[in-house]
Amino acid sequence: MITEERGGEIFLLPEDDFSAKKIFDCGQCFRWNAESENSYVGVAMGKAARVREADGGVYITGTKGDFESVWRDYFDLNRSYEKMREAVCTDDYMRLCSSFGAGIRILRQDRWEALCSFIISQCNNIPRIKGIVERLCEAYGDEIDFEGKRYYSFPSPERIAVLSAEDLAFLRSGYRAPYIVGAAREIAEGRLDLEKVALLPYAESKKRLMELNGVGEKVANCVILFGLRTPSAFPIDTWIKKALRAHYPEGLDTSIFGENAGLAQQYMFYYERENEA
DNA sequence: AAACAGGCCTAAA
DNA sequence: TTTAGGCCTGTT
Repeated sequence: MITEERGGEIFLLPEDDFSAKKIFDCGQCFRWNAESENSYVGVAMGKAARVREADGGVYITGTKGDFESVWRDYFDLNRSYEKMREAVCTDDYMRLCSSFGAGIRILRQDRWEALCSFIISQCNNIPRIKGIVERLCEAYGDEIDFEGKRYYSFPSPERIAVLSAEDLAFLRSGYRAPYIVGAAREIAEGRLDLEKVALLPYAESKKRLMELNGVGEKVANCVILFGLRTPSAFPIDTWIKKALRAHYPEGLDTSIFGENAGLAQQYMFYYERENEA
């Protein structure tokens, strides 16, 4: 992605896929909120930023230096999503999903935040997930001042590990609370190192994640895709399950997408969810 | 009002 | 190995 500095902001030229709305709305993250038609504010990796579509491109505004140290990697700007999008057009249905989802990018998120967020996501809807995550951050995250407003980072596992499930009752996260505390303790007390898990082969990292209480196949795959930044993971949830039944009754071998399977999944998920009957 | 939300766990065959 | 039922909470 070609970038230039414009008056202290970073401007992304319209050279590769980038739709803020689709990126933040396709269900991969929970901490970006629209402030107007084409401007979003969010927090990730302990930093706040504004992403604004204007002048035919995208402005990314954060604290000085954050673009190179955080946002370039977070938005995966060094890979061509246009090329990957073309690569997953393996049939008519995938062509439909890809063209509808053009602009989606897979965010390279914080490992622990992804684990915790997708534990919360189980059997839950997006507005409620966002509410729970926001309350968690306000209560235990660090304050971040940005554009004259106060935001909060995602709290570290160490911060959560000293709490009990009852302490988290105010989150209204229900039966997921002990899962959150349990996962935080595994990390904070040194039994689980997500950096190391990220280096394992896919099957082993999935197995390791699924040893956590409250982490099954689907959550593990989301963590691997979004948090461990393994682009070949293909999480199967109820939406994807329905789409697979409808369009691939004989089954779909997701390895045909190779490293782009995760992106193919996001296109499929976004298409199905946005075009709900 | 009953069913359902981007599941997971446990028990039981 | 697969299946049923229960689970917190909020919304439709």
